[in-house]
Amino acid sequence: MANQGKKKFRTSKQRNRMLQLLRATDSHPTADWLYEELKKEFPRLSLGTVYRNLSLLIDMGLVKKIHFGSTFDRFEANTAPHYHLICERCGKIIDFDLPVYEDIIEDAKQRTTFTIHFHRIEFFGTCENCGRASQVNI
Amino acid sequence: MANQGKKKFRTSKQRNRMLQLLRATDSHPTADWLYEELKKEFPRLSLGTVYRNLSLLIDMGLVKKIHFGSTFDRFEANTAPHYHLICERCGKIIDFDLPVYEDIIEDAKQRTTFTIHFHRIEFFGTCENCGRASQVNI
DNA sequence: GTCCGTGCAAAAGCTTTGCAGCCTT
DNA sequence: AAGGCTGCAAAGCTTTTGCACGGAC
Repeated sequence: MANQGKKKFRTSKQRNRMLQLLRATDSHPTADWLYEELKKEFPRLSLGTVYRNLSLLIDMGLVKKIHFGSTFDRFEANTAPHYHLICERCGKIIDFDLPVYEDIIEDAKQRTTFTIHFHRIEFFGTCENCGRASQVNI
Repeated sequence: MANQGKKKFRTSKQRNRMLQLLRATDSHPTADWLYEELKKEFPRLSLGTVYRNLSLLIDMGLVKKIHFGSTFDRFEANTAPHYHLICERCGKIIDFDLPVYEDIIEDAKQRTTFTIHFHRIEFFGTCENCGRASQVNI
């Protein structure tokens, strides 16, 4: 999605400030938060511009979207702790029966003031099918 | 969100089949997939019912939603690999500067046919603030 | 009989997109 | 001058909710 590096970028005040803002905060902002902040400086700013610029910044590799992977919720009846393998191409999600790394949790608990209840690990990559397909380079 | 265990549940054919379906598949279905599947059996089924039942099943602890945490996307300019601490109460996300567990990745790579590009670990719990607040039991 | 679950439809919430004009190169 | 970027508004998509009726207990 978005443009795969084929387009030329121009600079814009809005996008520059947006990147500055993102770099100055560690609160993992939402698009709306950025919108409200930037509107102080650009009163006519529109949300569309925020989203478009976020998309561009991600294309440029300067920003990451955190909860990507799927635009809609997914559900599972496997309530036992387990990890996930997610294919970046076809979106397939596979249960990954790895041993639960207890020592990681212990390690983590000692390094934060958070009360940790559980953790989640997701591995992103390409599945066998999509891996073969990539040889052809669609 | 939803009812916190205060309500009594009745059974329903729709919900029973939904749980069966979820247990019989490992494809981590979306609400819409469930809707399409169940409509074969319940032609008048509505999407609203699917969502409501998913919510109930989650309350009952029989089903998990995978991509929860935030209903909207979040962005960050910290492109270096790092993990996240997420507060289940206030939704706050904090960068967690843990060492990257290289051995986990190696271990994982050997146990799958996936080509793994990167991984993500999220720790869920309650932050210091919310932890204190919980004493009061809102 | 009570009141939970359902279908239907409308609404809500976040994100994307079409268009005409402005700004960067 | 060319074409990316912007504001505005409308549309899109997933999820939630109000309402009246039917079903479980």
